Amino acid sequence: MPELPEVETTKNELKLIIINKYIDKILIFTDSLRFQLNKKNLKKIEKSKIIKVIRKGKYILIFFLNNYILLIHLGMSGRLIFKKEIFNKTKHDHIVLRIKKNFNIIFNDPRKFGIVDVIKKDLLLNSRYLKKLGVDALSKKFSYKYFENVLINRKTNIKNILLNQSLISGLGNIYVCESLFEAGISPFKLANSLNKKNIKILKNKIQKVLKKAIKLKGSSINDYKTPMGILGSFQNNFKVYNREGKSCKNIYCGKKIIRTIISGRSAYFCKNCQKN
DNA sequence: CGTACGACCTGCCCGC
DNA sequence: TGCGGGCAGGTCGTAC
Repeated sequence: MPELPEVETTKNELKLIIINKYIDKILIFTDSLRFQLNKKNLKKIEKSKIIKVIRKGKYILIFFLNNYILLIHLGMSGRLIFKKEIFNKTKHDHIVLRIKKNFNIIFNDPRKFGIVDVIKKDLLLNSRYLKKLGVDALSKKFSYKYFENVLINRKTNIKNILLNQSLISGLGNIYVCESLFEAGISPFKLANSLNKKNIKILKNKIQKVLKKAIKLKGSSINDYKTPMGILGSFQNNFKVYNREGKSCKNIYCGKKIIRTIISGRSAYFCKNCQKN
């Protein structure tokens, strides 16, 4: 599920529920996610007050009063789920954050590509996770100038650049495809060949697509739901993603959407509308 | 340093 | 009904 809009939605619901509360206990059912869980570290946040919840790229950061931070990445299939009882544990529930007896936050992740870790506040920006993370796609720091500097001198295709979290963080395959379509730019176009106008349009479209997706609580594919159990609906607005062989939604076009592979991942686009 | 690619893991869908 | 192959919203480690 989780690109910037889904992570933002998850973070927002989380914030609503847990700010100023305490995690009474952490229960671990699986300790090998993307990285081996550090149980000793995780224990450090038990019984400390939660004072802040933010998102950086695709990471959720939960700040505690004792200067530790719980960092969560949802990987490819991770979700947070609010649950009253945990005796009805379902498959792939790996970690339980117990707030109260009748209120738990579950980290569920079938593919186990997610990350859950606790980091000391002073070490956060230097951690393996955030050290090389690029500017967030919705932050003010993602300026025209910054974008131009990222693109200049790079001869890889623009799709790979946008997927590279160490340059700009938050975008994934869905929103890259959708943004490139909105901007009329081919996913194959080389980064250093975008002109000023291309760069401006692409930056605007990226942010516009992300904001609209957040408004709709993300995209629900394969049953993805927010922690409160709500379905996102941006998938109803897909213009290219997952639409291979269907006709382009631009009026007066109607050509078929193409799916091809770029660096091992699907790229969906309209040959007619993405000529730039 | 930048880039390319296999690896990690589970589930689902399709064709035979 | 069963099995093999390909695919999936991500990113890391290794090799060049």
